[in-house]
Amino acid sequence: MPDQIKTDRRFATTLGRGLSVLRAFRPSDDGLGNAEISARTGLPKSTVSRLTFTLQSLGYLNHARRHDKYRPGPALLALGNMASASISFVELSAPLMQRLADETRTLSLLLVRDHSKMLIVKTWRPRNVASLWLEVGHRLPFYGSSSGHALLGSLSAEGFDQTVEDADGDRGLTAERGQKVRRDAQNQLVTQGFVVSDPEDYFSPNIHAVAVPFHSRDLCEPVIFTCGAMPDGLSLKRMHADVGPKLCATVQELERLMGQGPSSAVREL
Amino acid sequence: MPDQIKTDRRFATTLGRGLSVLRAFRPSDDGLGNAEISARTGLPKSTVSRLTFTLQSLGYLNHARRHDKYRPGPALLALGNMASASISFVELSAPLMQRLADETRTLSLLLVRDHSKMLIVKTWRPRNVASLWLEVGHRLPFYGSSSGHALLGSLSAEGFDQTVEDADGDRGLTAERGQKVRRDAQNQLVTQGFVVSDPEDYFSPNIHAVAVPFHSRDLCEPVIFTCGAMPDGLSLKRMHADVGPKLCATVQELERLMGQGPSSAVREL
DNA sequence: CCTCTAAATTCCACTATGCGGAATTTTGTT
DNA sequence: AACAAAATTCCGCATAGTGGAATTTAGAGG
Repeated sequence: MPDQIKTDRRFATTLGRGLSVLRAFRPSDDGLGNAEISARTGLPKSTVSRLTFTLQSLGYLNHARRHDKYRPGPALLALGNMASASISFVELSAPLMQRLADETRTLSLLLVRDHSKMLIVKTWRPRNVASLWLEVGHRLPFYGSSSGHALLGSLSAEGFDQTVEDADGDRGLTAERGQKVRRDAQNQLVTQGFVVSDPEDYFSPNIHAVAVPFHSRDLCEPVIFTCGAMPDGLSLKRMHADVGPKLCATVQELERLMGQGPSSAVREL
Repeated sequence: MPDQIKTDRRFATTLGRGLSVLRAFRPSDDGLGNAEISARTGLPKSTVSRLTFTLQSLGYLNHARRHDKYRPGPALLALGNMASASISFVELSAPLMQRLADETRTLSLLLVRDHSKMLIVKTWRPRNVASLWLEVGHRLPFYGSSSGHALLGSLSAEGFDQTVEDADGDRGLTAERGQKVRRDAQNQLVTQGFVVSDPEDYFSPNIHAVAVPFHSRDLCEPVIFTCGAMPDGLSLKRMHADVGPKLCATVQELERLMGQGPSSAVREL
């Protein structure tokens, strides 16, 4: 994503553009037309037309019916499940996180960094409890979400610098603010093992959340596990006393299952 | 995949090649080097090098450590879960299929067509029963697997013709054989709602399986749900009398949940 | 520490590929 | 039927991507 890379002789523009077309889709979309894709990606219509043709002919996109809008196709399903199966902690975490969601009655999430946003990759809803607010595909801002702060706090110094550079100009995440948030998150991780952001900073006052980073051996970057709910169901106090520790314990259990040292949550302090 | 498409002016070669690099990965791989990718895809080394550079810089691939082999990256995880969330039957089917696996003590599968193979996209293992033979990412031959036969049987005439064309020269799937298999599968679908292939035809004598196609509104092509096990745990008789009907009922339940007419399993006969 | 080998990367001249604004066609809406 | 909106196609140009060969890099084994 650094501009330098995009002009690198080695960077295959067409491939990057094609993938950005795929990334334009959200689960809440009921199909996407070329025009909408063009708007979202900023690519010219004719280019999008050729890319969708390609993706469609390879099965990554679908017209459900002739001349309908495009939808994610079977090949994408295959690719994605391949990835989930390869990155083994994803499958292993599922039962643990479902149990956690049930026990704490919170929405439990797995997020990864996507550019300068935190992208929800998987959710586990507590059974028999309504909690329909965040979905796979949503992107939370870096600054102002517990997940984002947890990521900043668990990044190495280099990783952090690069991230701030990437996010340049994005929603008030300046270098100074970033540093402050990072220090705070690091501090919380060391002392208590989880991150609860100051409600003052929250991007949305209706969401309270606790976050814990996880370093997979398979991935070069940490991912974030989070528990969240509306403030009335999840007070600050309960986050600190109950949900935070439980989330933390769950991630440690996952680390144990994966056979990695438990201290990997905090690195290069 | 038809050659005609690859030379079409609209087809973006680089995008297609980049995606084929991603498709080269299997869950059983412990990372892939450029050389191996080059071998699997048939692309020149230098080309692969540039494509992996691109995919890596976009987060679709990972070096876990510097100069390690490539692995699927976080962006791929994001893309895949986006797809699963968009194609709603996938999420809906999970609990039903898990229950089915437990009840029948078979390995339950979801497969989609990938070129001229059936690709395992998801698996549900019966709890507390060892049955470790088929994994996500494995590809079953079209001809000689219940899944493949079920797909052939549920394809429209045009879809079938195109499929046979695609698979041209592949493992003994000739036009005539295909027609025979298709007719048989169609017949089974109409009369009993599921497909059990003649063990004579099986690509592997160690696997017995029942398959049922499912037409999702989101997809232009049917997907296949399957229950399989070793012959000693899953006799022909039990497939017909017990597992087949249960699988069939499960898919019907899924159709009900999705709010689609139940008769979509058999089309354009 | 220094080969040696296999793999990865870079080089470079060529050309097919992808580009994108504009024109055309298709779709479905009133 | 007439219109508007979206999708596709056209086409000459610039260049992005190509791939064989040369170079660099990284482990393995002495």
